[in-house]
Amino acid sequence: MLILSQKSIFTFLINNIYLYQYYKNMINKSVAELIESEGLLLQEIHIKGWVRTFRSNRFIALNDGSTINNIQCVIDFENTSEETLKRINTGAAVSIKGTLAASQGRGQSVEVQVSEIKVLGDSNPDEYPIQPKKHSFEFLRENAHLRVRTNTFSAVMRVRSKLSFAVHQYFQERNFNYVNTPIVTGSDAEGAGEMFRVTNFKDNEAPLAEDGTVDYSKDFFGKETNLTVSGQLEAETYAMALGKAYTFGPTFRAENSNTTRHLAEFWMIEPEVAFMDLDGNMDLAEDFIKNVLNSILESCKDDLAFLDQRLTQEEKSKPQAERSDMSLLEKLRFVVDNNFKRVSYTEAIDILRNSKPNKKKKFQFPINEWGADLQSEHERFLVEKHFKCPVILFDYPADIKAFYMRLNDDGKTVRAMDVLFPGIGEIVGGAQREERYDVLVEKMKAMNIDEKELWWYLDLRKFGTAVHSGFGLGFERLVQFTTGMSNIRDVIPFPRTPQNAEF
RNA sequence: UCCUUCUUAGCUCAGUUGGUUAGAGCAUCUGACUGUUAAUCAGAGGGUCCUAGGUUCGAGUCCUAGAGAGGGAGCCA
Repeated sequence: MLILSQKSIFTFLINNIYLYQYYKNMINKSVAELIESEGLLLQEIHIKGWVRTFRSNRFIALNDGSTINNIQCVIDFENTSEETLKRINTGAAVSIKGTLAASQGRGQSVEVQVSEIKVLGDSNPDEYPIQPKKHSFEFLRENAHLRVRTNTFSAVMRVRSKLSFAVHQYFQERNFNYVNTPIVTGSDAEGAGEMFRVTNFKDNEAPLAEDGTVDYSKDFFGKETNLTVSGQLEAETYAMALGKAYTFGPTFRAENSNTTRHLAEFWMIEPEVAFMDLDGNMDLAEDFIKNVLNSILESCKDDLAFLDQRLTQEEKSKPQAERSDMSLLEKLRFVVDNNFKRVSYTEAIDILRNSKPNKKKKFQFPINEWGADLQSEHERFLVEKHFKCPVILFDYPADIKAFYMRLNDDGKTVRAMDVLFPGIGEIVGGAQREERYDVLVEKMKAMNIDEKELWWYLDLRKFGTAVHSGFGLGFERLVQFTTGMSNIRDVIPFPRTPQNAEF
């Protein structure tokens, strides 16, 4: 009995030493690493991923999310059970052991000769919505939890991730401080848009004040609170101590806007720099955009190549007149390699007033007088027809811009700037901030902004005020431009728009 | 919020002046084939034509209302 068990323990140990050696030598790598590594040819490997397609009962296109590319896994179907073969369906999670080999087929250089396949998670083909075929983006939006399994969305989301990193890297390398400004905010004075109310009152149980309005002094925070529409004002307080600061966080707008460029919840990047004027601000915005795009051109080559092809295909279905004359990659390189055109509002109005569409009354809103806000048709004309490159407009009329923008000596324009991009319009909005206490107070009075609400903002002008500037950049619009996606709902994992908060 | 277009099979879409039993490709299932590249070939199943009214002998098609979605505009990032 004792001898037997000793013997079995011995064989057990021996077997497991072999197994251990086997697995120790087996190479565990991602699909991205395998495709790149010719040196691993003929080595034993172990990979896990999801089946994209299964052809001829023999070829699995396997994807693990590490790259847009699939790795082909070749099955010896004559020696694989019927039951296993039937479970290799699109979307199934599988674990594969085998040998990396040079491919006999044309579509790929390496492939895996499968020695063992296990289906880890089945995917019923009758019910799985993602098929190996073209789906409309509308359909995929309704399946936002699964759409990232498609080539287009996985590419977009990998680019989004890399862009996010590039944003931090840009600022961190230049010694900006990352500031986390509040998401629940007590000031509604900024006027950047409609806000979402934050309250802890239960339905129909909000206490009323004597005048019949809701008494928010009894609410959780003791005052009316909302979700932030911008971290700028708070970021300014940090710039005025740390010198260079930036925010990168979620912002919320309760506007009922249904467009391809607006979300109710989106991510905004807002740098704010002390002792920097508007020229410095324009330099920063341009350098920042070029820099992050450049790093994406380096780090996301495969994904961009795919997105470039995708866009070219999509453009083919459009009428000739609406097609872009540059591919996605050409557009990105163009932005990186060329200077943005800087034009004052006044110059822009002159160009527009004398433009062909204005004279032929093609504009829906004709340009007549100085002082009118530019409509998107005008911005598009300047960027896409006249200059044919990114444009920075600056020195806008004071009346159409926010209270905190610095008044110029002419008394009628402010040191504001917008960066306009082809296709998506305004990607950056910024300004040199009004640093003079008296001028700021007067502006707030004129624009009906409660000084008491923003006492802390005014304090910055009372104690050690200085010239400072900053801008806001909609992260999703940057992702849109970088990936060539036309709808902003397709560049954020779970879009929040009017009438839609699924997932 | 306004303008506009759309809603037909699981998906993408055809469907004639209003006229028999509403079609195709892909997907699924069955079979054949097996070095394929969104494999191929043969066959089968699959429909509340968005909803509710109305006109008509007869409505997927015309009218009214509603719902949902796309695109454009406004607001903006």
